[in-house]
Amino acid sequence: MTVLNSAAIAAPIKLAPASPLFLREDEIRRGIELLYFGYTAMIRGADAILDTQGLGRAHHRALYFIARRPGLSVGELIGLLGITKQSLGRVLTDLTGRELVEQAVGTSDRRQRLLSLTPAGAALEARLFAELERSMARAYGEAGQHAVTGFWAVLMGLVPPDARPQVEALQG
Amino acid sequence: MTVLNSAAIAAPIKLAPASPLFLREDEIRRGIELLYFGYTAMIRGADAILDTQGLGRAHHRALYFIARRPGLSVGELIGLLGITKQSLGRVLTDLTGRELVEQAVGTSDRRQRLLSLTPAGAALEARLFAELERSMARAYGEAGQHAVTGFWAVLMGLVPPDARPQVEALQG
DNA sequence: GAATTAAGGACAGTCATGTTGACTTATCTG
DNA sequence: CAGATAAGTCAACATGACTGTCCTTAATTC
Repeated sequence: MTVLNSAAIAAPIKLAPASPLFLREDEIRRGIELLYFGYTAMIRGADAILDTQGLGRAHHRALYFIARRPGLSVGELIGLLGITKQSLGRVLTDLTGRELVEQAVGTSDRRQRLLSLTPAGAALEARLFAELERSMARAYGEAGQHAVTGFWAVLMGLVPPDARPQVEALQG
Repeated sequence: MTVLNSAAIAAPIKLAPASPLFLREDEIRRGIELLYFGYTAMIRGADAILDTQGLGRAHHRALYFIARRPGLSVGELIGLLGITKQSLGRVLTDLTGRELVEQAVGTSDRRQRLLSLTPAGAALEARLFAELERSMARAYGEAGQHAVTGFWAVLMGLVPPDARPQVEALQG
C-alpha cells in the first residue's frame, strides 16, 4: 500500500468552505468543473500503460470490474458499464483472445458465462490500479480523512437513488 | 436558483466515515467507483437534450466553457478541453454553423478568435446547465454543506498541482 | 414434451470523437 | 524583414459507442 506523505498530512489543501447558501450557480459550476478535471486527471495515468498494450479505456473498465467482482456474469457487467451487449462483446473478444480474461459456464444457470481474470489479466489490472491508486491516495492524503467522507457523500448523492444499491453492492 | 429541499437538509446521506487509516485498497476503490458512477450520472441528464439538437458531449463541453469564460480564445479552449486543434475545429464549425457560437477578432492580438455564445447558444447552454445543476444541487443538498467542502478538496487533490491554477482561474 | 423466453455470441453498418500529419493565412515580435 | 505563433483546413485513421439482425444454447412455462 502506498505510504502516506507526511508533508501532505501536515498541510491539507485549503479551499474556501462551501457557503451557508451553497447553491449559488458558481458553487454548482465549481463542482461540475472539479468533477470533470478530477475525473480526467485520475484516469490519465492509466492511459499510457493501456497504450503500450494496444488496449483502450473500454478494456480497462471491463478489467476493473472483473477484478472487483470475479465471477460476475456478462449481463451483470453490461449493467455496470451501461453499454450494449454488442459493445461489450468486442471488448471481451479482445480480452479473452489475449488470455487476460477467462469465461466459465454458470453453475446455477448454465446459460451464463462467468468472467474472471487470468494471472496475466490480474497482473495487468494491478498495474492499472496502481496508477489510479497513486492519484487517489495523493488526493485523499492532501485533502484529509474528513474530506474523503464528504467526497463520498456528494458523489453518492449524484447517483440516482435507484442505482445506489448497485454501487454499494460493489463495495466490500 | 433551485430551492433547497428541506427534507434533504434534515436527513443528509450517512455513509461509514473514512477510516483513520484510509488508504486501504477498498477505500481507494470506493473513491474510484463513486467518481466513475457520479460523473456519468451527472452528465447523463444533458444527453437527452443534446440528442434532440443532434449535438454530442463534445459540443456540450465547448458550450459550457464558452459560457463560463465568454471571450476566451480558441487556444485557451483547446487547453481547457485537452484536445487538438483539429478536434475542436470540427465542433466549432458545427456550433458557429448553427449560430450558437460567435467569433470575434482579438483586440490585443488580431490573430486570436475570441469565442462567445449567441443568444440561441446561451439559451441552449442554460438548458444544459439546468440539467447538471439539478443533479449537483440534489447531491449537495443530500450530503450537506460540510461534505461539499470535502468533495471539492479531494477533487482538487486529484488535479496535478501544475494544472490547478488553470482550474482555479475558471472560478469567480 | 413443445413452445417461449433469456443469456450470450457474431456480423454488418453507422456515428461521434478523438488522433497525426501537412499545408495555408494572418499577425505578432525580435 | 525573418521567424514564431494563432487559427483554419484537408485527409486518413482509431476507438468505442450505437442499431439491427440472426443464431445457439439453456431455462422456463404451458
